[in-house]
Amino acid sequence: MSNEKNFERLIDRPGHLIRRLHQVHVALFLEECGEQNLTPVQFGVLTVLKDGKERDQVTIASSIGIDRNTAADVISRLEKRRLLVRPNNPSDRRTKLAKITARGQAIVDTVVPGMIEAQKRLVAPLSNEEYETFMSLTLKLVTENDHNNRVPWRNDNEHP
Amino acid sequence: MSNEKNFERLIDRPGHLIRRLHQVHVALFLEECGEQNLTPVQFGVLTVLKDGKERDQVTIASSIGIDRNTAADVISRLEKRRLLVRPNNPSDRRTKLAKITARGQAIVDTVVPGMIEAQKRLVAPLSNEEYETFMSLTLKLVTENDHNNRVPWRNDNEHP
DNA sequence: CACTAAAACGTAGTATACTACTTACTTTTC
DNA sequence: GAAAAGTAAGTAGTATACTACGTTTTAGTG
Repeated sequence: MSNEKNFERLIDRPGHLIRRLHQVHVALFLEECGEQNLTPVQFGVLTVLKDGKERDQVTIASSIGIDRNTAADVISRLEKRRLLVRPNNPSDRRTKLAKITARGQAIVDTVVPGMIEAQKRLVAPLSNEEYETFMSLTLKLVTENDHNNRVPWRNDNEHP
Repeated sequence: MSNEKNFERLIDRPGHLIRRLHQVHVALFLEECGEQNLTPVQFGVLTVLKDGKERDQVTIASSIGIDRNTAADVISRLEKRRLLVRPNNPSDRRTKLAKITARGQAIVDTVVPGMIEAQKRLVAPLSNEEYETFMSLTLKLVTENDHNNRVPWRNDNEHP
């Protein structure tokens, strides 16, 4: 029947292809930006904070779509490297804020061109039309599957 | 210019969407198959070995596209759970083989329906036509970027 | 045949990405 | 205003996914 999808081989499985493509992107990002010793997720956190505003861990985590505990790890590493500071929040003492430093700002600016280059190389095999199609289908999958994710996207205050 | 891609926001970046989609798939797989305490990658290793043949770690790693060290970790965990055994290789004493056990065979059979369900749910938002397009574009990206990956696919003896 | 290069594995270290449990604090409800 | 419910962090533990380094064994070269 034409409706039956075939998941026999690994390359027939969307999950497998997506995992491999994710690996490719991480490899390209590190190749382009690895000199600054920044990973894609670390870059994501700094990008969220780039406007200089203070944010708590949950807000940061949901902005880039990682869970709270992962965010705590990443933020802790960035703090050690003095790319951000972690002031207390007097108006809600449960939370601990994060605020980018000048050093953090500087490293983001340095890395942006490499990040763009990594994205370009990742999708280089596609024509412009194919690229638009791919992005639109992938965005559809991500948004429609949002409820299946641990860190939903909805009500996203920001998407920097 | 129409040729310029826009990577301003996170949702405009293919790398970001792919990371999120990968998370969705892992979440769906664990939801469908988590009762057996099998992860997608563990399932991948067992699937490779399902025919009962012995394989060394490098062969297994390249079959599913993970690196050697990760494969060693995964195989070690599966050995602890007695889902595979690790005989020596008399004809090449550098290598250590892996061979699935009856227990391992059984768990693969149990998990297959859940794996299929996870794949189906992942791509459920797409029409059949969109699905074919998505798979074809993603496969193109993976294969054309193969050389950028730590574990190339080429000369793949098998793709179970 | 000795020497070198390459391959396979092991170990240690780091980063991402979760779960589960606990504590501190805030908000809601009665 | 006190108890209950909910939220934010912290800590510990596990799994994937790498790098880097060292060891053993095999394969290739002069």
